[in-house]
Amino acid sequence: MDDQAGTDRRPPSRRIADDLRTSIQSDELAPGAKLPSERELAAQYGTARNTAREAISILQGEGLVVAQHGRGVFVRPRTPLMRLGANRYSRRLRSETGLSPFRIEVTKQGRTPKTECRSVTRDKPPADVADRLGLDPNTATVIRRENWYFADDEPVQVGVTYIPVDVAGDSPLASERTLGKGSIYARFEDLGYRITRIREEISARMPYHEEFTGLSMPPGVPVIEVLHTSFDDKHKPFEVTRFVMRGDLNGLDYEMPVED
Amino acid sequence: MDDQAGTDRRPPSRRIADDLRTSIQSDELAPGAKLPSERELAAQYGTARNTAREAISILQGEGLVVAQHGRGVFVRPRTPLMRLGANRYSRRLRSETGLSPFRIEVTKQGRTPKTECRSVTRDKPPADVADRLGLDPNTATVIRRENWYFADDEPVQVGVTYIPVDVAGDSPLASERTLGKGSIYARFEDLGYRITRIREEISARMPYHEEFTGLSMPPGVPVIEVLHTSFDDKHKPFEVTRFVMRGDLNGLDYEMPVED
DNA sequence: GGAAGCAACTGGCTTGAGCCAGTTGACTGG
DNA sequence: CCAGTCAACTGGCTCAAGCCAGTTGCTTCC
Repeated sequence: MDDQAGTDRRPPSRRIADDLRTSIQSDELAPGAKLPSERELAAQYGTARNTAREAISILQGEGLVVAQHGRGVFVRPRTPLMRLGANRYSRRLRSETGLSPFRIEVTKQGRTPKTECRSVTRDKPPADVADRLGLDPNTATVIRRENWYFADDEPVQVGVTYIPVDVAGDSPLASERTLGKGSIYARFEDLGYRITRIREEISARMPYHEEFTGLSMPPGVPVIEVLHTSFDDKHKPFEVTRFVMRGDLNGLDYEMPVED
Repeated sequence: MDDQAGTDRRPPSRRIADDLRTSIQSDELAPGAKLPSERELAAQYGTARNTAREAISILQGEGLVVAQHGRGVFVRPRTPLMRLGANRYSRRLRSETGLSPFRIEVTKQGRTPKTECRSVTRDKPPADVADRLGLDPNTATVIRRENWYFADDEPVQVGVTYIPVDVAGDSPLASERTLGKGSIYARFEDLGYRITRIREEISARMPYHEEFTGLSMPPGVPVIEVLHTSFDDKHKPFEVTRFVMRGDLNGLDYEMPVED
């Protein structure tokens, strides 16, 4: 029925990958479905097992399938994305629900949210962070707070917050791991910094090796990196956070006015 | 000097990959530098060529290196990102410069911008688009405009715009490939739709196979997908555009007020 | 001087073999 | 009934060999 191999200029591994991709995209192989085993594919196409394996690794790189040692290769199920927006910083939302938008989003999906502050240290700021805070990257010191976000004990994002020492002073922000009711932005308000504008710089890339293991990421899944800056009512930047989120679980959702 | 292979529980391919990754991250192998050839690596580590090859393919999947047939494997040079923000839609910017933010960004990088409208058709809207426009996905018809954006003749992003037929009417938007001065948003204003708010839903993923070839993407590079909705002064959505951008060349940059 | 040819390099892809390590379910013995 | 065992499956990883196809620079010949 199909082209004979002689007519086909694609290498066999590509051909197998293309066939499987087509099956996946036509829902013939639905999300969660099990692919034929490497040995089956090899026999089916009359190739060596390594060639079938290569085909699967192509699809893995495209994020279409995940392999499970001893079990098989499966079409990657598409989980709904968590949609985080600027309302993350809304005071009203914070006080009304008492919950952070992250917790709301996770519970909405029927999963259990958890956040954990891993460390609070004093450090030199990275160059890009120093720039956003208007600090000298060589001499300045900042408070560095590392936060991890989980859904059902699975890590889904990390946020590292940098606060100039003269902003944090000796408030809880400078040393306490737990910040109490209303979380971090309530503590900033205690200090007189009320968030009125934000800037978010977004990029996408493959995870660094540490992120790959730390966020236990499936292969073929990128991360979204958000460099967030908070401004107070005098347009002074008082905090920068770098979020790194699993791209298969998170998305962003902004609604905003268009300046004339 | 290093651990002997006996002490090391990592498979050889991982070990090679880890070593190379370390060299890259320490700038010992700077961006653009050439890695040792597969055959060299194999000899150096006393493994088969396939094993060295596997190591390189790991780094390729992480987006750290790119292979060039016949030339070698190179550390991927990190090009500066184009930063697109909400000012894309600013009227003032549009009229002052007469240039789209895309053109400004590209020329700022010393490259030559080009945009091209590939097609203007009438179609059924995709489900998510229909939802954003408040249309019935089964019965509605929309104008579909497909735009490609280039820098130095290299494609860097695609935008597919969907316009309800009753918005476009028989204006140029419904049929003309070239829209004249001030581009698409000027034409919407001609029809009485003035953009006052936007919503942007952002996600990151590996490119589909067509995107991979169409955008001539390097391996190990994700795309950023932006589903953009424009609202007029009556809060009616009058246009949705799905942007797909190369993640290694593009980023987003939003600054916005925080709603109370 | 210039073009053609060629050798020596590069990665791309495949073969078929082998061993290791998780997973699963059926079969066994208490 | 339960627990343990074990065989048969899965993918993970490697080897050694081979051929193909781009790239580069040198050499040769006109």
